[in-house]
Amino acid sequence: MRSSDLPEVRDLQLFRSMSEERFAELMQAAYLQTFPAQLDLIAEGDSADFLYVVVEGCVELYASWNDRQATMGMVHPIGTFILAAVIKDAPYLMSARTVDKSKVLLIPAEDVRQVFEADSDFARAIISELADCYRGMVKEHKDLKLRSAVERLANRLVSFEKEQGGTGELVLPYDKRKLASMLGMTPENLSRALNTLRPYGVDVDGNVIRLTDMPALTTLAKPSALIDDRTT
Amino acid sequence: MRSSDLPEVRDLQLFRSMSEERFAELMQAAYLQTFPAQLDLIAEGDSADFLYVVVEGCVELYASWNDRQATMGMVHPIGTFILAAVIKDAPYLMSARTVDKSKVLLIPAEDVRQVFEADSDFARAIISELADCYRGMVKEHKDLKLRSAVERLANRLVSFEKEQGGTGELVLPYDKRKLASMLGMTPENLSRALNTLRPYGVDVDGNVIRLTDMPALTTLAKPSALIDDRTT
DNA sequence: GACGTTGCTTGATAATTATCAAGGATCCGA
DNA sequence: TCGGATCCTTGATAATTATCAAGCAACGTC
Repeated sequence: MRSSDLPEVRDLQLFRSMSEERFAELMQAAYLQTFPAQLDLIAEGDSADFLYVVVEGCVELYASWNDRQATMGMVHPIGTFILAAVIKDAPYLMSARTVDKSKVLLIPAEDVRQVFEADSDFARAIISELADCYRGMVKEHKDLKLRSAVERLANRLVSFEKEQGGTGELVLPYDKRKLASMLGMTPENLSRALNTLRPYGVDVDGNVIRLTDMPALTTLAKPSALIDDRTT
Repeated sequence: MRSSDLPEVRDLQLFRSMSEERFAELMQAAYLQTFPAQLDLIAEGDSADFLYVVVEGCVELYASWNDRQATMGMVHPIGTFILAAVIKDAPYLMSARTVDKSKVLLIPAEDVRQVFEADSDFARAIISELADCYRGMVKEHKDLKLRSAVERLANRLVSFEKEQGGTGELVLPYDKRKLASMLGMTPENLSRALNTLRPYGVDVDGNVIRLTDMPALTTLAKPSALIDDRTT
C-alpha cells in the first residue's frame, strides 16, 4: 500500500503525529482489503497478527461464551480495533465481523510494535487511543450495571439523536437485532422497550425514530456525561 | 517523599523501567498518606489531580447513577487506579473509597503527564498498563453480559481458589455485600446463589469457602481464559 | 405475481433477579 | 453482660428479562 492512498487514515489521531517516513514504513506492510458483509475477520482467542482500521463500512465486535453471543461494540470509519491485543501481543478478547461490505486496513502487529518502540510520538498517540478505549469500555460497563434495559435504550436514543445533528429524528445505524445485543437485551425485549417509550415521545418507523418529547425522554433517561458522552 | 521509601512502588511494572532520576522526580512531588477505612478518596466527575497507587490495604472503585451504585473493581497492593483519566486530563469516571485502612501514594497528575512526555520508557510502561486495564475491563464486561448471576459467582469462586493457591479453600477478600455488587447482583441474591451452588460442592462458612467438588463446579462454571484469567 | 427468506413484533409463559420485611448471628462498646 | 450496630440470610412477592411460538410485513428472486 502507498501511504498517499489513504489521507483519512493518515489523519487518524493515532497516526497524525508520526513522521511521514514512519507512517510510510507502517503502510508499506499493510493491506487494504474489501470484505463482503457478514464475514468473520477475527475470532477471540486468535493471536494478534494485525491491527485493524475500518476505512469504509461497519465492523461488529462481539464475544462468545457457552453458545451465547454478545455484541461488544461497533466500529465505524475511521476507527481501529483490538489495539490492546496487538500491543500486548496477547490473544484477542473479542471476535470481529463485517456488518456491511467494508474496506479494512490490516497493519501487521509486529510492525506496529516495532514502530511504537522507535517512535515516541506514536507511543504517545497509542497511549491516548488506549485511554479512550478504556474509558469507553468503562462507560459501557457502567451503562449495563447501573441501568435497566429501558433506561439503556432511552439513553442510546438520546445519544444517537444528538450525534446525528439534534434534529429530533434519528436513523438506527444498524439493525435492531444488533442494537438489542449491544444494549444487552433480546430483540423481543427491544421491541417491547420501544413500546414502553412511546408515551415519552418515541415514534418508531422502521429504523427511523422520531423523538417528539425530548423533555419527557431525558427526564426518564437522565443522560450523564460520565456514561453517555462518547467524546470525553 | 524519598524514592527509597517504597521499593515496592519502584518495582511496579509501571515504574520499573524508568531511570532512577525520573523516578525520584516523580516521587519528590508525591504524597504517601494513610487513610481510615470507608473514606472517600475521589468522586467521579472530579478532575484528575492525582494518580493513585495503593500501597497497603484495599480500595474500591465504584460508579453511581440515579441513586444506584455499582462496584467497578477492587484495587489491592500494589496497584494503581485512574491512570486513564490522568493521562487524558479528563474527569474521573469512577469514584474510589478505602475498604480497609489503607496507605496510598498520590502522584500529582501534572507530573505524571510531564514525565511521560519526556521519558519514552515510562510511556511504554503506561501503554502496557493501560492495555492491561482495558483488557481487564473487557473481561468484566463479557462476564456480565454473557453469564447469569450464578455463573458469574461460580467462576469468581474458581478464580479466587486458584489465586489463593489451589488448596480447595478460599477466603473472600472482602465482604459479601461488596462481592455481590462486584458481581452485579444484590446481597440477597448472592446468598441464594451460594445456596444454589451447594450441590456443586460449595461449602460456605462465613467468608471461608471450601470447594469440595471441583469437577462439578467447573463443569457448571466453564471458566475461560478469555474472561477469567486476570493475568493474560 | 407467487414464494421463500429475513427481520421484526406480539402474546403467553417461564426464568431470573430485585425488593421488602423480618429474623438471626456476630461483634463491639458502654 | 447488655444493648445496639452491622452483616448476612430467609421468605414472600414483585418486577424485569428471557424463551418459545406464531404471525406479519418487507424484500428480492424467480
